[in-house]
Amino acid sequence: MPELPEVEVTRRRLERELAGKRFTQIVLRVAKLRLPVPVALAEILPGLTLRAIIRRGKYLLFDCGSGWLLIHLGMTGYLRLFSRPTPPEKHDHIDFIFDDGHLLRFHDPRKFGIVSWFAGDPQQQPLLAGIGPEPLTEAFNSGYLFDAARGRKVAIKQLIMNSAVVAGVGNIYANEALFRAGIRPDRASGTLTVSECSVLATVIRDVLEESIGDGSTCRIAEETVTYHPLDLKVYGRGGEACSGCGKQLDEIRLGNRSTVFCRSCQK
DNA sequence: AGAATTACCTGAGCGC
DNA sequence: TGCGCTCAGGTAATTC
Repeated sequence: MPELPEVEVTRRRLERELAGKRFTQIVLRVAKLRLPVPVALAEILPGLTLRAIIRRGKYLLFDCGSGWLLIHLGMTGYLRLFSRPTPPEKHDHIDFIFDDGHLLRFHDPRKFGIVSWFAGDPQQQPLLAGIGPEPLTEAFNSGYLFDAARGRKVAIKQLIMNSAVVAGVGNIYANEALFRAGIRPDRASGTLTVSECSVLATVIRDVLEESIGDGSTCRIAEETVTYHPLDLKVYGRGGEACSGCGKQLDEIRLGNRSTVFCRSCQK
């Protein structure tokens, strides 16, 4: 599943390959995603030049000058880039074709993704307006996290997965960050000390940055394959031995999400 | 307001 | 072999 690091790697790669190129044709095979894909895309985009791509949480925003192409990969979505026409396969829902022949293809078996269009200020968009600070910026720091947690009874893992609190922290990285911080995921947010919030804000940034890395690959170009650059210590390892103390890792459900932690190492 | 729950969707894995 | 079941989970919408 694409988490923030994969979305960021995708953004960098696509911007490097496609910035300055002009859309020539849109092929919309399946428009029924989590939100309906605007059919008008096929008339709006051709002729427009892609200026840049920015990321907000896990949303990709393609700056097309007169408006923005918004893409979210959901659970199972990915973008692939081809240098020449390539026959579509199952779940290849949308093609964006550029003036140099490049083909950007949106693929999403589970259809949890979003492909949309809007004009105007991204901050005013309903999907984006309520998103909290970016975890890789200074705005997300110990003081901010402590204030957001103060008085809240919700589990700290659910708090950091709340996009209104901090953008783009998904289940995998929430599990990993809490393990690294030594904090139990089911702790009531309001019980965290300033010092714990400081550690947590730092390790959230660390796990995301490590995963973005230098050479992380992603499923974008024809020959590359998705993988998870971060060495996961707890996610998907319920019942296995803790890498820190050797005791068995616990697995619980928190907000209907798989949650793995070490009772001994996390307090 | 905050917290909890539901909906969206398909492939993988499993028991029988 | 294949049927039916459960699970995976980001996020918006809905309910409590």
